[in-house]
Amino acid sequence: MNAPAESTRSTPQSKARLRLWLRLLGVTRKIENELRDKLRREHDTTLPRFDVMSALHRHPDGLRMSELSGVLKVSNGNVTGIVDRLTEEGLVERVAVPGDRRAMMARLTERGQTVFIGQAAEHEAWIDGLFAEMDADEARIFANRLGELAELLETRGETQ
Amino acid sequence: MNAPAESTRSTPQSKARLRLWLRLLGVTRKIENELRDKLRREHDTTLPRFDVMSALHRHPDGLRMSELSGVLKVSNGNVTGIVDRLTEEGLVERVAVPGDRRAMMARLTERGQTVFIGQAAEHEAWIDGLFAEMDADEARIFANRLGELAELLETRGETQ
DNA sequence: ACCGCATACTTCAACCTTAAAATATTTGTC
DNA sequence: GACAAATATTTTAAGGTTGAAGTATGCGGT
Repeated sequence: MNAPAESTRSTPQSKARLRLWLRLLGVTRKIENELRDKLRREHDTTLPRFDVMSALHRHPDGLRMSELSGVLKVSNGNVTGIVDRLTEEGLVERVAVPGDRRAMMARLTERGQTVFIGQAAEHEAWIDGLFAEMDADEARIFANRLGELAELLETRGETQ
Repeated sequence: MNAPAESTRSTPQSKARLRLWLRLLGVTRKIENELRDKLRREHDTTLPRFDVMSALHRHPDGLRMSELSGVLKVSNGNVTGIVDRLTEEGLVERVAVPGDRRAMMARLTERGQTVFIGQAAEHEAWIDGLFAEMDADEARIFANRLGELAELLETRGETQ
């Protein structure tokens, strides 16, 4: 508790970390932009729609709306809108949760599954291409290190 | 040219790279959310506003609107709106570019600089805290590797 | 059974974001 | 110099995103 005046002074260390953060952000945006572009042009869909369908595909029994927003790290109100649109298009359906009339499960329709599988295969190939310069071992090391970081951010977030 | 049927098959390699991408995305979102929250609560501003001011601070003579959107990796129309609002608040000003009446430079006002400096010091300290688990050397290695990746994505993007 | 608080979701206003169309200006070509 | 193509920016329509307010339901204590 009560951090000792958590210095706001700039040090070589904090500069190095800031630089890392800016790189992380830059690379992520660049890749997101490429994926967005490809999804729009080749599958007439958007990144948020794809993200929702992807999360639902990993959970065939469906996810509660709040679980969905938790997984995607976006707000509750946000997923409401995206699921609305996907529902209109017949790709996703809302299912009542027995025993809790407040809750709703979102899950892929049969058509949603078919559509998603087509998108997902290409998506994976695009990523594979974008990271081609990095061999699988290095990718694994990177991913593991980021995983540790993510876990730390997660637990720290809860405490705060 | 003409990649040999650029396979859409899923391999252990592509899985590893996909996993890396998802981690990258997850960590970036998590950090963005924390920063957004802190900027809102402690400086009554938003991440996009901060990003624009940050870019302008790194270029004291100002940036053309198109350079600004290029640096931030967002669309032209996007920065128009953000600069509009920052201008209304007296933090940024548009300056005509001598010799090209189509172009506009955006730059921080004196007040914008003062305000930004206050935000930036804390921002750097927040990042420092979020990446505390990672020592400076590791941060440098990570940043360099991401830099190589970014460069590759950049050059590849142009060709495509 | 009632009450108060918590939970799950939706709605809302404001802002962010994109892609495409529109506007204004420059540049190259004849 | 006129004109077509290119460039820099803004505008527009549609969708995405947030935080806060609103609605409905659940839950625990009395």
